[in-house]
Amino acid sequence: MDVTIKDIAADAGVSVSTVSRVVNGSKSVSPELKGRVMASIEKFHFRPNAAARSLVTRNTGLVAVLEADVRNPITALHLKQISDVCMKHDKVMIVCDYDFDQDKALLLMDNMLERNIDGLIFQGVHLNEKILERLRRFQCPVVLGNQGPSEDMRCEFPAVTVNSYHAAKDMTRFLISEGHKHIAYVGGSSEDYTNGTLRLRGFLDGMREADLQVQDSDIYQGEFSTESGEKGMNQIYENSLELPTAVVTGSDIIAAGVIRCLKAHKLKVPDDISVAGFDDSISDIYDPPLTTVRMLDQGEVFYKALFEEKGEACVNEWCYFPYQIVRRSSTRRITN
Amino acid sequence: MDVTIKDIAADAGVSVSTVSRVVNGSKSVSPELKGRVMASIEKFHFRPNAAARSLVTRNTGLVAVLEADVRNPITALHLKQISDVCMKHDKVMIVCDYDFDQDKALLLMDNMLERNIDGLIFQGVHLNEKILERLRRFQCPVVLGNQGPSEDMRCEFPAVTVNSYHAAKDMTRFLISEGHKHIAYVGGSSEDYTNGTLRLRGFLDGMREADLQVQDSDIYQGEFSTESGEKGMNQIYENSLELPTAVVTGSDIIAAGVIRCLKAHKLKVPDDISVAGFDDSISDIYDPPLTTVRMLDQGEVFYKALFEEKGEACVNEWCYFPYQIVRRSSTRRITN
DNA sequence: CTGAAAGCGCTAACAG
DNA sequence: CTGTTAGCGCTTTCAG
Repeated sequence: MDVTIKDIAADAGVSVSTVSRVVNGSKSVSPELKGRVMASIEKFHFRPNAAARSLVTRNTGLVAVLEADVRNPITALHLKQISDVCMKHDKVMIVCDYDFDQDKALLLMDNMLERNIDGLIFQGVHLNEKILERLRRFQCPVVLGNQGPSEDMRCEFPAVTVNSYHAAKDMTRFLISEGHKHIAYVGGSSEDYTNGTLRLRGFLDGMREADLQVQDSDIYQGEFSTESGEKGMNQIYENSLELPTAVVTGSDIIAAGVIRCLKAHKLKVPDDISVAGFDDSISDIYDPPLTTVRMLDQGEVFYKALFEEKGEACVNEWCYFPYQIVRRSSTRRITN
Repeated sequence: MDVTIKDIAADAGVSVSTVSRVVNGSKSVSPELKGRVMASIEKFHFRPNAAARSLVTRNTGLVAVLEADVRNPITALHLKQISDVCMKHDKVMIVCDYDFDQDKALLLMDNMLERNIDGLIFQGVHLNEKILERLRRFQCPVVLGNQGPSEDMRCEFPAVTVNSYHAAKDMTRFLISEGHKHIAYVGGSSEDYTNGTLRLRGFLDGMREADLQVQDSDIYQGEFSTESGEKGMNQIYENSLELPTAVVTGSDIIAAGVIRCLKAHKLKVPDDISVAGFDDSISDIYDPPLTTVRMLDQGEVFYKALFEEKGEACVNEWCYFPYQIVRRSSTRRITN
């Protein structure tokens, strides 16, 4: 049997409330008693039972992160930072992978509902009413990660993401500033509003503001995978009389596929074609290292979105990670 | 206020014990009462409070995974699988990153001690007495991941890893069978017994059994990073009159560095030199795709090591992941 | 098959 | 500053 607060009280010759007080530092306790209690705690390696405590205090120090797929490379970046910021605030993180399966996600939410978590981060790609309905049952703050509501839906949970639209636009602008005029786009699914639709939109607007044409055949929307990137680039390759000089992609993983395709066609990156990634997940170890979009302070942004007092009642609110364009060697400046 | 078992009991006109029984399916309840209770539960979206429950049942359905660095690419693979197997057994996973910081690890263990977790997976690279002492305080099963005790230490916790020695040896054998005779090794730190020392040892024994020479200058032990791989290969390049035809590395990440170095010297992979990875983390998206060691069933092996009845009292026990050599295009067969 | 009641270990009034 | 005590929400004997 574990040692309880009673054992400590008995050993130190005080009441349980005194032990509780020194454990929590709640109210002042005379140095004398405090010393005795501390000694007993040390002696028995006493650790207060979290369940009992949370039963009365009604918080658990638990932040749940529900992931569509933990293997997603940007997941690791987020988890690291969320773990860090949680630790700073004396919380820990529950991580669950629902494998893109809505039913599993629902089950996991029920589990979390029982656990009385302090906050929930729901990472996904596709929002729907059933999910939203379940999210509404939580008493604790809930935020969406890696996704957000499209304009036509109403959502009371803040979405925490990079500003896909602006980031894609900035990347496009960057390539244009490097002398590129003919740029293609290989991105993820249009069903993924945040990472698919918005990035394409950013790309298009970036081109438009520079008065540059974009052929339909220079746009591919597939999935967020290397295979899809390869396939997309292949399609563009086959359907274009003149190859683009640069490609904006929806993720580093896609960029890897694009580059693989290019190499298969004996095209060099960046000499023949520049390729930009997105996420800075594998960008630095890849060959060539990828010019990409790096997100910053993800942990902080998540934490603030969860626990910081919001002034106004907010609907369809977005909290954005700061980001920066990182220039590496998969893109180059061209002159003509 | 949340709805409790009492509310349900009142609404259904039964006692709390009856509600508890139907919730847990523990003892048989008459269909009539059961129906009423179910209805009330549905009506109020009642979820039993996990803290209250675990206070009496003394288990929490929590498995804690303490990671040295969540960004480690193989971590994602493990987490995915551990999450899956946990879900199958109605448990969830707490994930904490201690950032290679022993003090943080100690703090996190204390936190877990309070939480009465059902099992602990301590992933790390370097075991010492202080850590072991803390691990011994857990009442729940504890396993080590990604590391194991060296021969000279005594450790009562099972180590769950790939068999680094055999895997490295098998990879070496594979390269030898592909016609390679001059093979170099670029691995991680020798302070990392499991992933450093043992892999080197496997490599050396693989070479020895084929009566192949290994020069000291063909061995580099650095860290598990791309930079280190690059540096290591560079050193080998500079110190060898004759270049090896193949390189065994300690991880995919290291292999990426080795390849980067090789390319910088205008050497082609695998045409000029074959390079083998380890882990199958980025192997498939890399360019070229890496021949590597893939681990299997990690989730199952972890779970079994934690919760399966062990026959004998075990000291310095190892539980190994199945693995296989995956042949991709970073290595080639040579003839001469 | 069902209900009453005694805790699980801890916190938080409330007295003293 | 310190101790007593009443729960937090649930499970689990123990009677009935």
